[in-house]
Amino acid sequence: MTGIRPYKRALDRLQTAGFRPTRQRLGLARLLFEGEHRHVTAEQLHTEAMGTDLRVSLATVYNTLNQFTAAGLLREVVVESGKSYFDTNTADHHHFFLEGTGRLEDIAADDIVVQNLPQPPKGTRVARVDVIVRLAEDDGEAA
Amino acid sequence: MTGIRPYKRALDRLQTAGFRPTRQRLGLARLLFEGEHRHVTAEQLHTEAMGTDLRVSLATVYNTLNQFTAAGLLREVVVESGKSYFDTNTADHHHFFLEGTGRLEDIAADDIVVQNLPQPPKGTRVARVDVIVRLAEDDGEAA
DNA sequence: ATTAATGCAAAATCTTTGCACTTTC
DNA sequence: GAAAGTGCAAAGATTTTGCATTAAT
Repeated sequence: MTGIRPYKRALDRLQTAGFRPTRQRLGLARLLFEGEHRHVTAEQLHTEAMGTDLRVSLATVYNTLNQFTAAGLLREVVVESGKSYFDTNTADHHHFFLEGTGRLEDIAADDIVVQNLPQPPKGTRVARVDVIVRLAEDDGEAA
Repeated sequence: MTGIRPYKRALDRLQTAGFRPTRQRLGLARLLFEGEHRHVTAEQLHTEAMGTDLRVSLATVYNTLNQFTAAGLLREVVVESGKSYFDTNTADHHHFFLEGTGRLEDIAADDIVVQNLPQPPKGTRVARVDVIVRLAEDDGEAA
């Protein structure tokens, strides 16, 4: 037995972060946090919400994603110029990005070794290191 | 003596890539390729062009940057969701990104060691590995 | 002359914002 | 019933596109 139901988990997260657990926020939090880690765009999450009982506007989805990100519940991943992806995995890790499909996949931090990072310019400190392994469809290279 | 004037260099680049050396393209190519390597947005380059004798529309700047990128003369660097940066350095290398100012700085490929890259998912191949070292203003940590 | 490139303005995307209405505490 | 949150539509920001005009071969 887990002892904590998913619903309770999502609720806790919201309250710990100091958010009022409104219907919309709770619904989005459940979609985001109840299953495996995931990468979503606002549009995707909105569509998904519409598919369930949850009625929420796209603007609220954007606002909520931004609030969650600011609160450290989500992390934004920038891989395409015109699009924002939000990652439910806020631990230190990296990404595969499949160009074309726009699919993102996690790479655990220990799976990549980044060494010899040069000193950051004076007056700055390293906030984060993002490694993006861009993938292409591997169609036909066998002779 | 260099033997090749900057103008000629930009012209050669265009022609080698199969572009008609129009006034606009040549002007933009000179702004991009005559000095040191640089990182520009379309907006920046357009503003800069206006500052010189070169009259060119923003749409043409976008088109030109995209054409140059497709031809391998430029490389797009994605670091902020809503903005496209173009890098005149097409060699394998990485970036410092100073959040806040939006400033990009190159890190030579040999200056970072990326090891243990996991196998890419079946049916894909690694097109490129981007390392982005995100920097923050280091205001006051000394006691 | 033919063909490609440019400029403009309009459209397309993605995201944020203002404000009246609704919900939570 | 205060204060915060939501929805909608409008506004912003960035980038692309359609089409008549202009320039390059």
